[in-house]
Amino acid sequence: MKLDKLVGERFKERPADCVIDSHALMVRGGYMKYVANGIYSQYMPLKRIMRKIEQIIREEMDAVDGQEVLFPVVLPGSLWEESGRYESVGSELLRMKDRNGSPLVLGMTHEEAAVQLVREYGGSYTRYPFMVYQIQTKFRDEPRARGGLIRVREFTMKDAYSFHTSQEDLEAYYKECFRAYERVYKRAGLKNVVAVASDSGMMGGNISHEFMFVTPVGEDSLALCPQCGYRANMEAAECVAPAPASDGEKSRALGKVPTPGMQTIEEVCNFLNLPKEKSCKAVIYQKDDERYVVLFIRGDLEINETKLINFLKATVRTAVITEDSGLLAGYIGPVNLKAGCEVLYDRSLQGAAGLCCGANEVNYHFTGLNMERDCPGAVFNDFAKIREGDACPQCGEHAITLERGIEIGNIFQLGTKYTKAMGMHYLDSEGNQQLPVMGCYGIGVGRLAASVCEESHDNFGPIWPISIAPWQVHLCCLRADDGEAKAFADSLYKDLQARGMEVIYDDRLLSAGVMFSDADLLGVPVRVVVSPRNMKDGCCEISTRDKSVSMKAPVAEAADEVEALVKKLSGELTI
RNA sequence: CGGGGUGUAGCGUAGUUUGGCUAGCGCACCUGAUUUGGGAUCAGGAGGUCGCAGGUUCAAAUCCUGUCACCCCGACCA
Repeated sequence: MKLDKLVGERFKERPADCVIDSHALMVRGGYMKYVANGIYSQYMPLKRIMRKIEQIIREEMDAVDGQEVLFPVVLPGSLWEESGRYESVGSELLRMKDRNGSPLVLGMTHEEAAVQLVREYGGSYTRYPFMVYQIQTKFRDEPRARGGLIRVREFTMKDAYSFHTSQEDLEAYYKECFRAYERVYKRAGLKNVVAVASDSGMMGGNISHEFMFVTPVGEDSLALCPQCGYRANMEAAECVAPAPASDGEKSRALGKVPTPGMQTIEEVCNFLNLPKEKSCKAVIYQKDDERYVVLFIRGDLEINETKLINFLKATVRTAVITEDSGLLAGYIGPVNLKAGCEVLYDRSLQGAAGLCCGANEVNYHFTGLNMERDCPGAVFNDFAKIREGDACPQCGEHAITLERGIEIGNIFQLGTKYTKAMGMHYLDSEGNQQLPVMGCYGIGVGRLAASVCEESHDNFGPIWPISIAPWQVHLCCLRADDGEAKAFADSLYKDLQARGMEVIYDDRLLSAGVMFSDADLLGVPVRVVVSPRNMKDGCCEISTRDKSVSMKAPVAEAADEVEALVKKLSGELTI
């Protein structure tokens, strides 16, 4: 490829709307162009990067016996009605109608399509297990796109669906996919990846993992234990909040104290001279049908709303407390709570005593609350948000650290949710009808590309790993009006290509600064500079984008040296 | 959907408070000359319904009303 024919412009100034580096560099470098909120076109360099990532994924999916298929982008609404998701999924599923008024949806995930594809084929146990996957455009009408390719509405995704005759078989295959994912990230040159236990969200199912690229610009919070290796999305992280109560606290009587005008935990605890850990806080939510849910939790902890929603199996929002609700905002406590609403207790209160809490009476709180004694029959569940420094839920010893991460892949054990809903069965060896169990496995291709850029760049541009770089070699000919230099550069270009290397060739008659800046923005790992100055010494310069290699090679050996360097860099990313 | 902010040429911006604009500047683009190892210099040139629609006014980028889009924080997110 000749650079002077490459469509797309590179420019010096950082676009004002770009907040994260990878976004800014990929716009500045002529990789992509904004079309609409969360929708981008890709220029050739990005398209090539995408294609290489896709190929790595394809090879690794094939290696675990995946079969590449292709599902439609536009699916009939009726298929989504079969699984129940036509109604259950929110407005991120883009719904539309065709000319006959029939409902259609734009595919945002393809469990339904996968079941539909293999429903008949999978009628006999002899055909299991199998996995189908596709690499294709998805559309999700995200409420808020951000960060360039990090969070978009239209994106390329690899999604895979496996079918099994037993949970054990699924679990064994799940582990294989886990390892395949690790290989994909390693080959793509992304280093800082961790797999975390995750919340399964709308996909349903039980066990799932998210592969997270750890970066300060990530949008998810991760809870990591530096000692035992516990890793979880904060949404799913169990919170261990021991609340040991001394005998003295347990024997203290429940007493009502006046707390005029004090409605917050801070005010009440300050007034009573108690630490926030010695308070019982009420947090009020409302379900879609307006019914109230009162959740009691230790005063120093926050609610993890994902846990709450999973527990209730219903969405909730922060409540608007009306006068006729029977709830007295600021004075709500577990004792003498009259309102007929659902009451939940966080595990942090289990066995606690000597607490203060609202007295369900304006301007009064209780002290000496003993959960066991005063709230008989309370059931405790985990609703609290894990905090930096909390004890690890797994080893119980070491302090949890919180990091930010970008989800670049996930794997789910789906179970029979879709096969059951959509009536997919097989006959086992004894002729009994059974439900296949499913797994699904996704990787966002563009997000992975952006993550690599985010991890590997400098002030001048991306530093692409050779496995996914748009080209392997960037050949610059300075002073292309010099006959000798131009002739050698031309011949080297042909020679490198003939040896099977991917070369971008810049022979524009421009100042060196412009050429080097463009080369930096394209981030090609191996750079060759041919110039009259070097030609005088009979050599050319060979260097790497990350500056780890910088050498001069005699013109006669240039092609050999470049080839060796390309092989060496490629070898470092081969498994 | 809530809070905050911004819309001026492909990109980055000045001007908006206090109406006087025929809208200025840098990069990029075109022509010519001189240059050529880290985003050159000089000269000339093209490119704008100042987000959109109403309104006020002799006069609107500027004031008013409405609307749309985008960005940030939050909510949401296989």
